[in-house]
Amino acid sequence: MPELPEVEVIRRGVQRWAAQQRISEVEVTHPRAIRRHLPGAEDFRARLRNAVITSVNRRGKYLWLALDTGEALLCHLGMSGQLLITDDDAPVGKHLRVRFEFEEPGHELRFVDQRTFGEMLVDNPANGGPRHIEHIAFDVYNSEFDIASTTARIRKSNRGIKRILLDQTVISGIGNIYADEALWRAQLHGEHPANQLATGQVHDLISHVRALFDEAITAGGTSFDALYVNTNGESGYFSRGLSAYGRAGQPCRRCHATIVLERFMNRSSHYCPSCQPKR
DNA sequence: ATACGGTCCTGTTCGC
DNA sequence: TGCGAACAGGACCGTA
Repeated sequence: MPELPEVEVIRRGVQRWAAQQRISEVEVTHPRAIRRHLPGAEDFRARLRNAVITSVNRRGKYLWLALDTGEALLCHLGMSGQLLITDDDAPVGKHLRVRFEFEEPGHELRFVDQRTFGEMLVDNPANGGPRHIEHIAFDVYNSEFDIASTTARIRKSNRGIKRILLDQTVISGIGNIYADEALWRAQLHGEHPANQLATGQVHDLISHVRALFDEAITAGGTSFDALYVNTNGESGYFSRGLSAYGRAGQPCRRCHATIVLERFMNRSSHYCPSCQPKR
């Protein structure tokens, strides 16, 4: 699933291949893909046709293509979304949701999404970001991100620390995979109440998040120059580097105890019961 | 205000 | 062999 590193790799790819392109045509092939663009598909198309993509930006897991019209095309990939740059005559797959043709012939941008949790909408960028994501917190790469205030906020809550890592209004970009990995590196159990963690422990945890992201972006970054910006996140640039996620039943790389899988928050949590004890 | 479980989706895997 | 159930989980929403 695309989390921050996968989205960042896609951002770089789209920036590389679509920036400065003028959109000549837009075709919405599945209405659910723009369900939160309330004025509908015709309005969506009208706002994008003839617009020039000026830059490609990201906060957390959200991408937006800034346009010379002053508006922005906001995109969230959900579980299975992909942004593809393809030859404009490449065969259309079953899960194509939106396609964007460019004035310059040769290539086009496609939004492909099997499970349709992803979505796009045209929004007005206010204060450097679309209004629809004003509630999304900064991620560790945003220049506005402040580790001290984020740590303080985290330590005010009595919720489990994993819940907070996944709360995009506290710190953005972290999904289930990197949450489990960061907790493993920090040797913390996901249900540990955040207000019972020391400042240093929360700092350490955020540092691990940042390091994980750095490593995953580096691993995925090798594909920037490929024509096809193709990532579903699941193929995992980083799957070889995982220490907890998906390793249930296998030995902990640190202490050799067996990694445990538990259902938590309606999803899977992987942890080492020996070096990430519940208490 | 915060907290949290339910809901949306469909291709793949699993179990009977 | 076939078919239904379970599973994957990010964001949002209603309720407490």
